[in-house]
Amino acid sequence: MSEASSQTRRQKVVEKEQSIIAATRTVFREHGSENVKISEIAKLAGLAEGTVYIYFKNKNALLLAVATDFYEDLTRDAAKGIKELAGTSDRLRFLARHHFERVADEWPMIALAMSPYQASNEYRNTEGYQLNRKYVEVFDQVIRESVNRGEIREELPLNIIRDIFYGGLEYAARTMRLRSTKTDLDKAVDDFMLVFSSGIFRSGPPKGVASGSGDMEAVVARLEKVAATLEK
Amino acid sequence: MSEASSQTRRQKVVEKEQSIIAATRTVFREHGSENVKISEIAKLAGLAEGTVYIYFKNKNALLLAVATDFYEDLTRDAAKGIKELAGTSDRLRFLARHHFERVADEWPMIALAMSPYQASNEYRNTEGYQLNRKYVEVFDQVIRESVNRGEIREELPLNIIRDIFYGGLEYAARTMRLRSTKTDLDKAVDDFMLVFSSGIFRSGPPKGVASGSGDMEAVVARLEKVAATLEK
Amino acid sequence: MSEASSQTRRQKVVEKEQSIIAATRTVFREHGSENVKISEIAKLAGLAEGTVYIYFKNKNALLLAVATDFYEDLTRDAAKGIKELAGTSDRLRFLARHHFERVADEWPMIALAMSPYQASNEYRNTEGYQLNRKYVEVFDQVIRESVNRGEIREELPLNIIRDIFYGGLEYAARTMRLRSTKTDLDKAVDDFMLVFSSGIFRSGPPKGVASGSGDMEAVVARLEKVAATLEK
Amino acid sequence: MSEASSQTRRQKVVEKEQSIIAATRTVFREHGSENVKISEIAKLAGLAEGTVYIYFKNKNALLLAVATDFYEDLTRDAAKGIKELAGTSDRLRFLARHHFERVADEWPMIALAMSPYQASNEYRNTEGYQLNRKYVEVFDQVIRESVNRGEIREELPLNIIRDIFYGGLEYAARTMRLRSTKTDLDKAVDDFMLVFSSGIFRSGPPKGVASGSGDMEAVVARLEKVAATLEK
DNA sequence: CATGAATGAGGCTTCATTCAT
DNA sequence: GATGAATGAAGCCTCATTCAT
Repeated sequence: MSEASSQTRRQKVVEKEQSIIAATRTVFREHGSENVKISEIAKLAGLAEGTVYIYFKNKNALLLAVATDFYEDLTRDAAKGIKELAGTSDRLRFLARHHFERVADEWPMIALAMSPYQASNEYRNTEGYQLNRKYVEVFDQVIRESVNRGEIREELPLNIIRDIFYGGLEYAARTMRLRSTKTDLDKAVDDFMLVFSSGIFRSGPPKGVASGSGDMEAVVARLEKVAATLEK
Repeated sequence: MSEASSQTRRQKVVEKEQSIIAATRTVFREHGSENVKISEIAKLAGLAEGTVYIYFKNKNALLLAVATDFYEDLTRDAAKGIKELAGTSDRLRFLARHHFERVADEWPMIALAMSPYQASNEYRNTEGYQLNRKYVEVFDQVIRESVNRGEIREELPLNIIRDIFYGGLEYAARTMRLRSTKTDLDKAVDDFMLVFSSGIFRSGPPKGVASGSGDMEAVVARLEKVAATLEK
Repeated sequence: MSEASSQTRRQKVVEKEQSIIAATRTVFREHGSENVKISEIAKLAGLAEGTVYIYFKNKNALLLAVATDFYEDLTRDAAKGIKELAGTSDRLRFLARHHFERVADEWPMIALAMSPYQASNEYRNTEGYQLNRKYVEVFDQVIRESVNRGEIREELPLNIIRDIFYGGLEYAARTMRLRSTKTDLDKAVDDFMLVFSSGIFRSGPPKGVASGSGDMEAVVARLEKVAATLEK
Repeated sequence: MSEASSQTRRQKVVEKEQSIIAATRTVFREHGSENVKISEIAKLAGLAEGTVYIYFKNKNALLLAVATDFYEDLTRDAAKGIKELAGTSDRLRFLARHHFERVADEWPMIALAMSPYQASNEYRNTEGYQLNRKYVEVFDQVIRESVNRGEIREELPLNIIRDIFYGGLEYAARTMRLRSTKTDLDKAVDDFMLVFSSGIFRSGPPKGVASGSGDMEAVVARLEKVAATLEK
């Protein structure tokens, strides 16, 4: 077998794997995670059931491949986007939009594909966990850098920041999915970032010391008030 | 048949339903959402399999009942807790802790129990959706009130606030579950509230140049807009 | 549940297990070991396929139960027969006839039922091996006793004696099975015992000193031959 | 096409057939008779799966070819060995050793390869049966000759003698296979021949009551001596 | 001839649901 | 009402066999 033909063969295998993975994603999207049967996937990929097993050892392996594939894309694009941006705000906004978009369609699939791994007590050793780790690492780096620059309050645990970011995004994506009226994606991301960045309160949580004067925050608050008055 | 005996009968039925629901929850917790079999539930409830079908039309109906039951509890307790507290901060903190606690154990169950309903395009008409609406309504009220009091920035859509709150909490709960070391629940809630209340940035998101504070640019932009408006 | 009804239930279970085991044996006999499918067994037992799995965990468990059942019968009857007989000759003849009869029909089944166990390198730890051990132990005891009484040459390893006994019987049974003409069972056992007891040679293997002994009949036969020769 | 090239072609075909047969044997030995897949055989033979079907009509045909090949070897070697030996004892010992050796490794394969044929009611017409006939014919000849020479008691049916010989050997081989401690092959054959030749009893089967007057054995010994003398 | 990807029949097994007792 | 044995549809997976290249 010539090297060229081997190349071609390898390519064909990869292509077919990809087509099965693609079919699996489609089944998830269109049939709901309950009805992800090999028979359905095969039908959509235009193959016999047995053929799926040539390319994937069993159903779990296929689902894991789907998740891996998805995550790798996600992680690559996230990392690339970050590199091209400098400021923390822009970076986070990019990550939010990126995640929002991708996740809107495919998260349920990922959730199911990885559910057997989450069940395990040893989840942290599973491939599913590792994939997720690598993905969020991009976010974590952005945050760490920003903390080092003194932009982010260092008393906030990274875990919490991350959970709010991704948990919030997932829910927001779900909410958007449920609304028949197509909300503007950019608007949604703007709003999300607004809350994520500055919290919900006008200026620090109420019901506490009314935070100092002389500090920047107070100035901003005052200006904002003026602005608000003027706007009326 | 006397009314009293009918009462008693009704009570007995409710009791049995409750015992089946309780058994179902236990199975979820102990066997993981993959392995929730009627046989297992019946065994735990001390009943024959067939008996389950006397009280619930089918498995889906049972799961929905479990979810309903869970949500009603959740909603009642949330509403009650709110009533006993006055300040927004305290109320949100209470809701956060309450959700965190409950969700940590039982969310996987709820997710599965409602998954057939989420699949539907008509999700918003489903009972699952309605249950969720009622629950988050408690949160929504707290926020609306606070907005009215001028504590919360009114430009923030309630949806986003809510998604970040619950999405963030769910992820935080999941993170905690995955860690073998039992993190302190109160500490976690504190941290969560810190971010949720005041955002991640020291004072407004930075913008490229680590401009000390506030979202200076945003403020400027807004002021310019106001100026423009005034010019007209 | 009353004790009596529990008794009855237990009985019913045992009965059904037995009927499935019986059906399995029949399938073996009539369809050949290639076609022992659960579907076939269920059909013969008048049950749905799923029902088989109520009584046996899986196909292997069923086959093992069949083998166990068979062996236990075999062993019990063998032991019982031995107890009622005194002389070694009679005992061995009984064991031979007993084995011959039983094995003629069912050995192929047993062989298959236990084949997964024989494959293992750890065969000696398997249940299949243990069943066989217990069975041949009856034979072994007869031989040991006889050796102690000085009837059997003690230089012969028990292993070899046993292998020749059971191996020979199995082959003889197979031979008989293959012949359409129904050979007389007693005659076959007689012949078998003759060879087993006294070996094939008239008196010790030829090509050496015509050692030791030999059996009476053979000697008489030879003497007659000699007489005949002399008469010429 | 020249005759020579046709010859060559034929040779090539035979070679390839042989390589497939050899691969099949190896698979049997190494994977156990349960897991003999065409894919495995092809891999071992360095061929594609489809190629196997060029040389053999189907799996059964291949297995039969394997059995045939094996039997032909076995028979040829047996016949050759016999020709080079004169005495019955030596000949039988040779056959025993020969069979023992070969069978130890490969019998499971043969058993499986021929099992579809044994199932048949028409087994005696099958190729499997014929192969076996030819093989044991070598043994049968040795016995018949010996009977004619008066060494073997003519009242013993050849069938029984043969069944005990081969059945005993097969079991003995199996026993040896199961023991982790590698028993000495020659010792095993010696022991086997001892029992096979002279039976298990010291001198004729005992008969419950030690019948005779004086000592039966002594009488026999005396008569035998007379017989021996007369024979000379 | 050789290939090996594709096929699909058919086996095993699970489990929600039913129904005679 | 309660039972739980029985059902059978349906899913996963294997592997002998075929066929276009």
